[in-house]
Amino acid sequence: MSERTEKRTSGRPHDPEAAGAVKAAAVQLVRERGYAKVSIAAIAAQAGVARQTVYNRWPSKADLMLEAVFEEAWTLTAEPKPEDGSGAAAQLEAFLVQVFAHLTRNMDPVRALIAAAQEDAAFGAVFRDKFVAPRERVVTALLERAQARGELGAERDAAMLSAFVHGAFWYRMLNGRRLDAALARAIVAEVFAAG
Amino acid sequence: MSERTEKRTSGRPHDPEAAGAVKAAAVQLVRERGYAKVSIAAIAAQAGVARQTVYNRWPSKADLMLEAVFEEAWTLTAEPKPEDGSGAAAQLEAFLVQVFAHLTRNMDPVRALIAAAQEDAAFGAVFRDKFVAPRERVVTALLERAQARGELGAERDAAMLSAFVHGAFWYRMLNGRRLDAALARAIVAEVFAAG
DNA sequence: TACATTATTGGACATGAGTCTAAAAATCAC
DNA sequence: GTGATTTTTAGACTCATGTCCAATAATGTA
Repeated sequence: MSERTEKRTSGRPHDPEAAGAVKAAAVQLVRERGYAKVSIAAIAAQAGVARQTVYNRWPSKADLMLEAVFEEAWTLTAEPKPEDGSGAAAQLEAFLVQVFAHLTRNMDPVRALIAAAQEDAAFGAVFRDKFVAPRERVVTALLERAQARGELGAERDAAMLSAFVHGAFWYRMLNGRRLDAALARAIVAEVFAAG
Repeated sequence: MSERTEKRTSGRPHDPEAAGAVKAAAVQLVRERGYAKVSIAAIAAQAGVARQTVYNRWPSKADLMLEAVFEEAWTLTAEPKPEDGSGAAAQLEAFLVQVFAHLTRNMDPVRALIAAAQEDAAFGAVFRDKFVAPRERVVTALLERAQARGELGAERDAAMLSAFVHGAFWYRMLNGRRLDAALARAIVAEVFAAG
């Protein structure tokens, strides 16, 4: 949206191309070799930049990868519109299918970032803020709309059900199972089983 | 159960105290400092053993910790008995309360091992075999008994619901939230909401 | 132009996981 | 006892993350 709002008093400015080059190198290398086999040194070399320059901008490999691989690509364009005519179950299934497709394409870095969030509390907070919470809110909001329209019992706990939904595919993914359309269907079926 | 069944032809035998000393040292140090701050070198030193001796028995720090922290302590004594007179909902809640208590006491190493399972496929397979699958089966079996007794709709997908249950607390745990009795109650309430 | 400020660079540094090797030690078979 | 076998030990080694530092480069201001 807005340009930098920080006051630049003086001093050498950031190399305007460095951040983009580093992110591009990170994306390319992670696709080629997988998260674990990409070192910061290799990314810096590929980007034509000193290793320290990477650390100037990102506190850790995980922070860099989160921004490089996800913030650009996975905008929440898949977010279901409240009034698109279809039922909540169909909306949820469509949303999950899109999420699964994206997760499947980026399975290796996603799993690595969830791992990093366990091992590094500072990154964990960033990860939840930028990645987990927004996606959880989409599903919670969808379920609350479903309750408002009577498609889901008003006595159900939408937040808990949202945790069921996310938990179900996290659990599957973190245990090395596939995320496919059949899983999306099964999740939706159980969430709405009670009507 | 049985003693070593391997044929010992000749050669120096394993130090009979080494494995126990290493596991004890691992448990003690992980409780004192947390998983991330315990090095294999420190464990070996504490156990009075060479570092290589640790690697002779366990392929990685994660494998050692899994065995040291969990295999002894967390036997499935909490497994609900099929015929204890109480309903399936109460059984599930009681089981979850026990599981949560144990996870809470070992939150740091559990999260670290789940992380390690993402980063190391070989350990991931071991972790699922020894840790994840047995606990998943307990809940699935409980839900299937509930269906057989008519306490849960026969059309429900017990395996999917079991993934909901485990996924819900994995998701909570991996996002740094507490696992408490209220969560156990909420999970059970939603699983059985449809009757 | 000179100065203060900040970024970049290249390298050293600390630490930890995991591998490898060579020598010493403990066992069995002969 | 001698030899084959296997474990233990100590230490070197590779590679990674992340920190630290000093020299240099690029900017705004006086």
